[in-house]
Order: sequence, then C-alpha cells, then structure tokens
Amino acid sequence: MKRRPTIIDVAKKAGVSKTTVSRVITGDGANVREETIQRVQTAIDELGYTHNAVASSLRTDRTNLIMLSIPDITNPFWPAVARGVQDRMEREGYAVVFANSDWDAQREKMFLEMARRNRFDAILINPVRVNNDELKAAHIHTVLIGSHEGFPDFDIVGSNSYGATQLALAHLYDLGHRRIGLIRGERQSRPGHSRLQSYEDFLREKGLVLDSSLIVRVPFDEMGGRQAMEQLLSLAEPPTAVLAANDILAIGALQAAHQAGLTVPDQLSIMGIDDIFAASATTPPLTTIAKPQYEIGRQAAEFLLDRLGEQATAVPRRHLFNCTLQQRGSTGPPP
Amino acid sequence: MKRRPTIIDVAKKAGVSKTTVSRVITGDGANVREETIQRVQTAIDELGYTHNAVASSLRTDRTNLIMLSIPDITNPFWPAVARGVQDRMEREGYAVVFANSDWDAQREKMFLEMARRNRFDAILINPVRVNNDELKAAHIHTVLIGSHEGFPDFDIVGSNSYGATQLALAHLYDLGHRRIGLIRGERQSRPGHSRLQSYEDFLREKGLVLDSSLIVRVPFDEMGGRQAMEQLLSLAEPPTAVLAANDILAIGALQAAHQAGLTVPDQLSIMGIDDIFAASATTPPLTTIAKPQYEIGRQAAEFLLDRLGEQATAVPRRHLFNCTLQQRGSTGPPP
DNA sequence: CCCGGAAATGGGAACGTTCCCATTTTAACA
DNA sequence: TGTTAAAATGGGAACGTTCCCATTTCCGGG
Repeated sequence: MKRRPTIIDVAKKAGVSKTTVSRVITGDGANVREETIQRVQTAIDELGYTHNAVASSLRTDRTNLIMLSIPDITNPFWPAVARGVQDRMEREGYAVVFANSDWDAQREKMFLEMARRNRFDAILINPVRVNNDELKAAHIHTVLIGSHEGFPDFDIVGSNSYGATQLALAHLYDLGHRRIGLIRGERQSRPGHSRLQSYEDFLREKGLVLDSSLIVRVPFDEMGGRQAMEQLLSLAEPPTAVLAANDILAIGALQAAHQAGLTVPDQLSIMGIDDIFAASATTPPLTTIAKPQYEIGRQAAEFLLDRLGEQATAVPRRHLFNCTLQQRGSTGPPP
Repeated sequence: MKRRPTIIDVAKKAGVSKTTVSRVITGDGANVREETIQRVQTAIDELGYTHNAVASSLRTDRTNLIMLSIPDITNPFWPAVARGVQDRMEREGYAVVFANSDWDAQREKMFLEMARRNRFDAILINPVRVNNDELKAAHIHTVLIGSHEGFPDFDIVGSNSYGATQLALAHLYDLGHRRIGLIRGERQSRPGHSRLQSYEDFLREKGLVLDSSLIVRVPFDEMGGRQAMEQLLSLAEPPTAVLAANDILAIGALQAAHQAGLTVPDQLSIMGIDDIFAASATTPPLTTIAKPQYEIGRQAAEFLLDRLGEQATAVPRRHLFNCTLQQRGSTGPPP
C-alpha cells in the first residue's frame, strides 16, 4: 500500500470525522476542542500525512500562488523588485513564483495561459507583447509593473520613466553637454517610447536641435549597447554625452568607448538608468538614475492584495515612484 | 450566471458526452471522429471554455509544473542555467517556475513544502541548507544542480569545481605567482569547501607553503569581495594574485583594489569563477573560469525527464562538466 | 435534574476532471 | 443482408478536499 494518506486516513486513525481533520488543517480551529486538535495532530504526524493542495484548490478555487512574469531574468532590476513582492506576499501566505519569458511573446503567452489553467490567484507582469485586452480576457487578477501606457484596465506600479529621463538629461545639460546621444532598446517598446518622448521634449524645452542620428535603437543587451556606441562614435560629429535606456546598454556603451580609446568621463560622458548592481562595478562607476525597485515590488504586492480582497470594483490605480540621480564617475563636463 | 464553463457545458452544447470532450481536450483524439472533434472545438470556442488544470491534476496526479529552486536570483549564473532547463522542459510540455530562496533556509524549506503540497512533478534545486534526507523525505522527483557532496541519493549535474579551481590556480602559477590569496564565500558551504580543498591540494603539489592568512571567508556578495580584498591588502605581505570563489566576489575585490590605488593586473592579478555577464564589463575585464551554464541546465532537465519517465529505479547519476579558462585582462605576471 | 443554547462534531454533496468499462455505431466482408 | 470486429461514444465512479447543514455533546442556570 504505497498510497499517500488522505485526511480520511487521518480521520480514521484519530477517531474523528474528515470534516474535523479538515478544520484542524486549515487552522480553522475555532470550533475544535484542544484535545481533539492534539489527537488529529498526532495522527497526522504518525501517518506522515501531507496536505493535498491540488484537491484543496479544486474545492476552494484558490491556490495561493502568484506569478511574477518578467521579460528578462538576466536584468538584475527584476530580482530586486521580486524581493519586494515576495516579502509582502509571503507574509499573507502566498508563494511567488517567477516566469521568465526571455522577451519571447510566445513564452509570455504560454505562461499567462498556464497561470490561468492552473488557477493562479494573480499575476504581476511586466508585459512584453501582451496587451490590455488579452490580459483582460485572461480573467485573472493582474497588476502591471512598469510605466506602461495603454493598459487602462489595470493597476500599475512603476517608476516615472519620463521623469527619470528628464532627470538624466538635466544632469548632463547642467554639466554643459549640448549634444547628447540616446540609446534606446528595441524590445521594451512602450517605456522606450516614453523615454524618446521625454528626450524630445527636453531638447525642445532647452531649445536644442533634434538630430535623429543621435538616436540609436538596438537590442536590449550589452552587445546592443556596444553597437550603439560604435555607431554614435562613427558620426561626423559624435555626441559629448550619451544616455542609455538602461544600465546594461550603458555598460555595453562604456566598453565600446573604452575600446575606441576614449577616456570616460573626460572625453565622453555616459549615463544609464536603473542602478543595477553592475553599475557600481564598472570603471569608472556608472552615473545612473536609481529606481526604488524594492518599493515598486512592495507596492505592486499591496495593490494585488487589495484586489484579492474585496476591492474588486475599485477603479484602476496607478503609482509611479520618482527616481533619483546616482552620480558616480562616468559623467563630467564636456571636453 | 457567472460560472466558468466546464466540460459538461461544452458536452451539452456539442451534443456529446463529457468523456468525449475530455478526449478531445487531452489530445487523446485517437478514437474520436474528425467531425466530432470539430463540433467539440467550436463549442469550446463559443463558450470560451478554459481547461481546469487543477481538477485535471487532482485526477491524474500530475501538474506538469517543475520548480527550479535557487539561492540567489541576483547571481546571473542562474538565469543562464534556467534557460537550458526551460528550453528542454517546455518542449515536453512542462512549465518551469523559479523559486528564489535568497539564501534563506526558511524560505527554501517553504518552497520545497509548496512544491510538495501543490504536487509539482519535480524539483531542480541548488540546495542552500536542505540536506539529502530532507529532500528524500519530500518524496518528489529531484535533480540537484551544483557540485555538491553529501547527496548520495540524487542525480547531480554541475561543473567540476575542484577542477575549475585547479585551472585557475594553474593559470596564476604559470604567470609566475607564488603567493595567491583565496576569497571564499560563506554561504555556499559545500562547493566552497571543495574549492578550499582544491586550493590546498594545489599548493601542496607545487610545494608552496600554506599561509592561512591568505584565505578569507566573506559573505557571498560584492561587499564581501571588497572586504576580503581590503583584508588581504592589509597583510604585511599581501598576495600578488587573488582567486575569488565567484565573479561577484571578484568584482568586489577588483573595486577594492582600484580604491586602494592598485593597478590591475600590473600590481595585482585577480580572478573569478563563473564567467557571468558583468565579468566582461569591468575594467580591466575579468579573467575567470567559464562554466557551461546552459548545458548544465539542459543536462539537468535531461536527467529529470528520465526520472519522470520509467527510470524510477535507476541508480543516481552524476554529470560534472569541465570548465574552461576565460583569459581576459585582470591577470598578468607578478610585479 | 433538566433545559436550552452554544460549542463541537459528523455526513453527505460538490468542485471539474479522467479513467474504467460497457454500449452503440460503423464499416468491411462474406 | 447478416455477421463481426473495430471504432466511437457514453455513464458513472473516483481523485481529496471543503462547505453546508444536521446532529450530538457540553455546561451553566433555574
């Protein structure tokens, strides 16, 4: 008899009904005598009983499982966010599990489908390709992470990426730079867009001319950053400062600059956005814009818990954290 | 009527039995007429039916969910491994989900318990604190990742970390270094141990004296690396080369060396192990030992699939990949 | 000592699926 | 056209839990 013991076995052993056992297990011990609890507990221990969450979920329609869907687990930005999510959700008895889509629309969809079929209680997602309507059609509690436009039906937590870009550009401008390159990522379409918008607005406000050759769009990884920088340096009139849409791109750019024999920041200033771990590891350490990653995760969890409670009808909320300048060594006055 | 449609609703609509619907859904269409399949399919579409994986799992005792439990999602080593796992497992219809214990024994245990209760089909784990017997007691298919000793009952996939250390030390030795520091991590006890062993063996073999002040043990993060390096530099007779147990420690060490005004590699050589992304981003880029991360993940998945098949009684296997030297700019002859 | 209400416990039914086994339909062949 | 085996379909039980509602037990006050 290899069968796993069930609550019925426990009930039999303890000489009570399965209902009583269930009450003990769920901690719904309100109406169970202390002595009975003990008896059940020992039966559980002796049999080595383990709760079957699947059966429980079937009956209750809750799994206590939350999915955190992100595009790129390689980007250290996310683990920091995840920590905030976990700390909050685990306290409420939820387990948080990662789904890494690797920028793959197919995979993102697959995970979404999985969360739905397996009745995950909710999803936290930084969407890659999926849109508002598809998410809505999934009929699962969802909170978005990232400063996305075009998702009117969902709670969103993110950072003010428009403001972050302004902050970065202002820093470079104040140092005296007037010819500033922008390295954008190809993939993360919407925030990239918002950064572009911000860039254009900034130039307009300061009365600088918009030179489209200063805007380069590349894949969202280190190699992309390198390529972009090489392209910028090959211009007849290269920029004196470069802002990359995230630190990974910036690090790639930094490497390319070194390789080209340029001294940073004396001959060229480089900035990133995010303030990931590696940003302080480069030489010179990268000036960047820090986002409150842990807090973002935490706030997203907070929204989610509201949704999981009774706030079902609440209107979609939006919380954008402000970003702060992390001034390090990769920026300085123009040559 | 807010209720989600079930196969019974579908069956009713299509004018067939629920059994037939089930056959269509599970793709077990062997014995279903093409026309019937079509009819069921349209009913499914019209009702917007979605399969309830929870109910299915209850009946079949399979969830097609795999947990990948790792200590530190911040360490870029793991995403690379994960990719190998995912690519292989998803092809077989499994979804891979991350559990990040953050070096926390409590959390690691929690996730293990969760995988068990929720009837995950298997676990891939790089154990932090959990031991052989606890894993065995969980009664769930498990494959270990990492070169751990003390887990006689499980398949293990990892890299030859003993060999990796030898390789690193040989590189430094060949460059002429005779006084080599070792930075160990505190947490990852067993492989750290194996590295220490390797270090001692190497010195013995080369007839070098073992100076215990050259061995520093610190927390497994960047700050740890810095501390360790500061400590080593404060010695009366500091080492001419330093090997760190992983790249993160090495990067911290590199920073500390810069801060102390040392030129790497002219005045001091530094090496890491793992070859994570950031290793090539430092200045100078880090010489390190590369592990075949993707392949490790892939092989682990392969072992797991065997277990999930019929190999239940197979004797535990062990696959250690060899590592290769990634020579970059952080090592050179001693001053 | 009995009564009444609260506390404790128990017995199905239900959750949505898959599997076993039985039954019906199909089609091939004599 | 009848026979038969194979193909297609259907009905109920089972998976292990929780919930509803009924029943029993307990205990203090009259």
